[in-house]
Amino acid sequence: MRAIFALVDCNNFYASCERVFNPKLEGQPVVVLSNNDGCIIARSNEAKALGVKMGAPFFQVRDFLREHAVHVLSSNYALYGDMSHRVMTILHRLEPDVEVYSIDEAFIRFTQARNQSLVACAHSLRTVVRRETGIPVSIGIGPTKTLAKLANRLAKKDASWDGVLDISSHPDPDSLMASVEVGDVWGIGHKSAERLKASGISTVLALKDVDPSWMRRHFTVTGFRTVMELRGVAMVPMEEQPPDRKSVACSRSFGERVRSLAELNEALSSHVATAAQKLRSQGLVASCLNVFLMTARLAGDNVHFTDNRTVELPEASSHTPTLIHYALGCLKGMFRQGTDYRKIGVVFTGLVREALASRQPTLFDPGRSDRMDSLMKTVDQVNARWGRNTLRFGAMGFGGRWQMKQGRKSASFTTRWDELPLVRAS
DNA sequence: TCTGGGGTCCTAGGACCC
DNA sequence: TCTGGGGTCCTAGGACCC
Repeated sequence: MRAIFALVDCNNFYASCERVFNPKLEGQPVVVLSNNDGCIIARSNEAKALGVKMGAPFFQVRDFLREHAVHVLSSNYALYGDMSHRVMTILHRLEPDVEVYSIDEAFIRFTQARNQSLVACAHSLRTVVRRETGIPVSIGIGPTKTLAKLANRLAKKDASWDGVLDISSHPDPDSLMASVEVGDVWGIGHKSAERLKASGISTVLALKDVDPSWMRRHFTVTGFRTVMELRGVAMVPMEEQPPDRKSVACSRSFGERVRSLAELNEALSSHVATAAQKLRSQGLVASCLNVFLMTARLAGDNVHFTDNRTVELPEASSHTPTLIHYALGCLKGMFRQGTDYRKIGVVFTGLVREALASRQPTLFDPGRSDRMDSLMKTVDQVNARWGRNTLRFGAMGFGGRWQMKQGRKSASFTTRWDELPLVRAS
């Protein structure tokens, strides 16, 4: 049997997560804001129907949202991450070949013969996920990942499919492709869509029928792959064991403008601590560290000035105090008095598996790195049990103007004991 | 006043080498 | 005034994804 791909995609994921713990939001327009309550990053169907645009700056649509009684929430990534994990666990339980593609999407490869149709299998997956998590999903099926993505999009848009569409069993796939804009294909972004349209290619069907070598010439190998995938030739394989990350980063815009080195130090230390924890959770150590700094928009100018410094560490590490030390060194070299800053961040690169990293015992204190390891392990365990930042490093401070604005956040229902939802029987 | 954050891949161009 | 061919490595920037 030829491999068939399915894409399972959670509907309006962030809005759906909020609804699971706040059923009053059911049937209501809901939007979720980016960090710092900056712009809109998720919308319920009702909000989409009102014409609320993805990525719209919140301050521009605030009045409109109020007039239409739209529920506005700050993002709650602890909740979404945990709900995502629950959904993915179910998929892994029910299917052998699963690739978690993003926080709300997974590819499944159907290879074995089944006594049910694939569409029937997909419907039962959908039912189980809904019953056990409360999250609605749509499933698209096709001979390539790109076609599965397309099928998913169609399944979501047209309620008559009841959440599942197998594009290869459709009597007229060309008519489906003709109904979708070229920019809606996986891999064709804003810029490429514009250029394709300028060449008279405006639908998915037209893109499928483009000469692949022309595509290769004008849109590089990625464009070529997309055309082949639309023709049913699989060029993007499953990745069930995701390769190790090549970089790990943490950055945030400030809640308010920041001018003092002391505050920058605190913010940067916090971001380093977050990113270092991410390194440890994946068993990685970094050999290189980059700090970047972004100024506020200059008056009458639309560009942000950014500066960055990179330092190579003498020894690859995931030890928070060590990494904070080097990061603060980079910052000190960049800081300019009298400048309004808006964002700071850290990027770790040159990542290697901790087990493979060569450890040079320090001549005068050979047990030092072992002690650092067990300290970090303890910190991680305490924070996992009692909540983020229960144990923290002095350099991180206790929050100031640099902390982001999140005025409308729901509780961490599933990840903090003190925020568990209460159920009262009467 | 107010527009997120974290990733990956690809290409062009420069430096360098033989 | 002329000025090869081929290779590697690195970086910056662009484009894309969610």
